[in-house]
Amino acid sequence: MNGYYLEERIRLFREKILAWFANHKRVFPWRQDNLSPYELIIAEILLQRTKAETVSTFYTQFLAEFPNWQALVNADSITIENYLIPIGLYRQRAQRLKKLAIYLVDNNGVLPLDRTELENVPFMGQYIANAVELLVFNKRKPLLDVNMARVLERYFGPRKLSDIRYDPYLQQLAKDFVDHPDSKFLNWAILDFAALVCKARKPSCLSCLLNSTCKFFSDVVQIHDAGIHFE
DNA sequence: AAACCGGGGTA
DNA sequence: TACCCAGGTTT
Repeated sequence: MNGYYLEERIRLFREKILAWFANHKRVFPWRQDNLSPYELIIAEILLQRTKAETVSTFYTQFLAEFPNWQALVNADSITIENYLIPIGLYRQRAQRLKKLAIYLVDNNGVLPLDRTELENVPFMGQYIANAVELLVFNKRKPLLDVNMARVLERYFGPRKLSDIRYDPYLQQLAKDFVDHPDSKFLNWAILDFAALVCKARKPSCLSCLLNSTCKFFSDVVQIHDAGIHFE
C-alpha cells in the first residue's frame, strides 16, 4: 500500500467518521467548553480502564467533593481512596492523584509545554500527556486508547507490537487521523464510534457506513467467520 | 514483555 | 462465569 493511497483512505475514513459523529455524538460533562485544566485532567484519570458511562455519573460528584488541586492536597489519602471505590482502581488512583496534585500546587498549576518534561510529571503517561496537549494546549494529538486502536486496526490492518503505546504503526496512523483542524472532534468521534458501532464484542458491521471499505468486514465475510456475531 | 490494579457492566 | 473498560507503573 503506497503512501498516497493510504492518505486518501485516511481522508475518506475521517470524513465518514465525522459525518456519523454529527448525528450520534455522546454527551459527557467533560466535553463542555471552558473547562479548567484540572477538570479536563481529572476526567482523563477517572476514565482510565473505566467505561465512560460509568465515569459520567461519578465525575460531577468528584469535582464537587474535590474542586481543585489544593483540595486533593488537603484531603487525606484514605478519604480519596474511599471516594474512588465505586469506580475501581481506587488505591492506585488515590496515590497518583495525590502526587500529581502536590506537583501542580508546587508549580502554581502550570504544566510544562515541553513534551519530555510533561511526561515526567507524576501520573502523566503517554495517553494523558496527549490529552493535555490536545485539550489544554490545542494541539493535534490522538487519544489512542484500546478503543481507537480497535477501530483503526479493523479498518486499516493490525498493529505490529502487542502494546499500543510502543507500536510505531498505530501511533503514526492515529497521528495522521487526527492531523486536522478538527482534531478534538475527530478524537471524540472515533471514540464514540468505537463505543457504539465498532464495539469489541458485537460490532454493528451490517449497518456500518464504513463496511464497504473496511478490511475487517471484508475479511470476516470472506472467510465466513462463525465466531463473530454481527448486528 | 508481562503482571498488576478493581468495581461495574455485559454476554 | 469470563471478558471488557478514554492506562500507568513496576518487575
